[in-house]
Amino acid sequence: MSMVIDASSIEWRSVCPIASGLDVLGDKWSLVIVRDLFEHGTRTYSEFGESPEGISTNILAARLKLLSSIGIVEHVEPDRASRNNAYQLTSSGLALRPVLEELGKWSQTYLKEKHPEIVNIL
Amino acid sequence: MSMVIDASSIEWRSVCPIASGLDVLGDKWSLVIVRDLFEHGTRTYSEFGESPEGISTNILAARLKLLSSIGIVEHVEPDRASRNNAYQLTSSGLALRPVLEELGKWSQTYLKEKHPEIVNIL
DNA sequence: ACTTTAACTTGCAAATTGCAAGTTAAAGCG
DNA sequence: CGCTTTAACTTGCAATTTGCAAGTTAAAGT
Repeated sequence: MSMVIDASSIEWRSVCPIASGLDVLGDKWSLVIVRDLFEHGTRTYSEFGESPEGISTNILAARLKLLSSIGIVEHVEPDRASRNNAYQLTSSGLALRPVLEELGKWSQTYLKEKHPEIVNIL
Repeated sequence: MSMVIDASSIEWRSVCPIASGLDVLGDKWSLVIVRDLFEHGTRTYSEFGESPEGISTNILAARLKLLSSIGIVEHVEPDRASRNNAYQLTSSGLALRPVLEELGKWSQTYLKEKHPEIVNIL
């Protein structure tokens, strides 16, 4: 029933920065959302659903709330007309680029054997 | 009942290296285990429980099986005497260092406000 | 032989995930 | 203006996964 949807409900497991990063981003979807925003700049709610991983809408809503509350993404006002209220990365979110790059590089090198279809990007 | 404990049961969500990395490591515990191995070199099963995050033994066993099956950690034989059969990182696990470093740096910079007790390491 | 203990396993309640379907309000259209 | 469409969420609920606590097993110590 309860679910972590904002910064104040995060239970920090320790003072370790790695564990703390995982307290926020340690799940299968948060960094996929961040990746989509790196790839497209901005994305509306329903555009996130177009990515091949197929995030479900309830998970998407919950993650966007958490990521917003932490200050990794922000909701940009539809600059008049169109209800397409998009999301984009904040400076904090943009600073995750090296994390994604290193994770991507590692996967390309060490996961190719288990998952040959994996492609190279970024 | 079923749980992902080996490489063959991973469902790869896409061909994206970031999503694929998260298919393996996208949870709150796997990289904490990897961090412990970076910090200590080798670790026995029960030593993992000494870390401040307090992983429970069933999760630890499941993650060690998955990480072993993917080839990120390996079980080192107790070199005669003592049942202390330790775990250590393989070359694939050692290659995760940049990922941990970048995640740690990001957390130290961008999480300190939400979680002031966070410390600097590595 | 008896006790200790590291390394797991098992049971089960609680929390999270994943579909599918429902709701709401603004935008487009005749 | 009234009707239809649709983006953005929310809700319900079954299926998994997580998190304690306790139990098991076999080798090491005494």
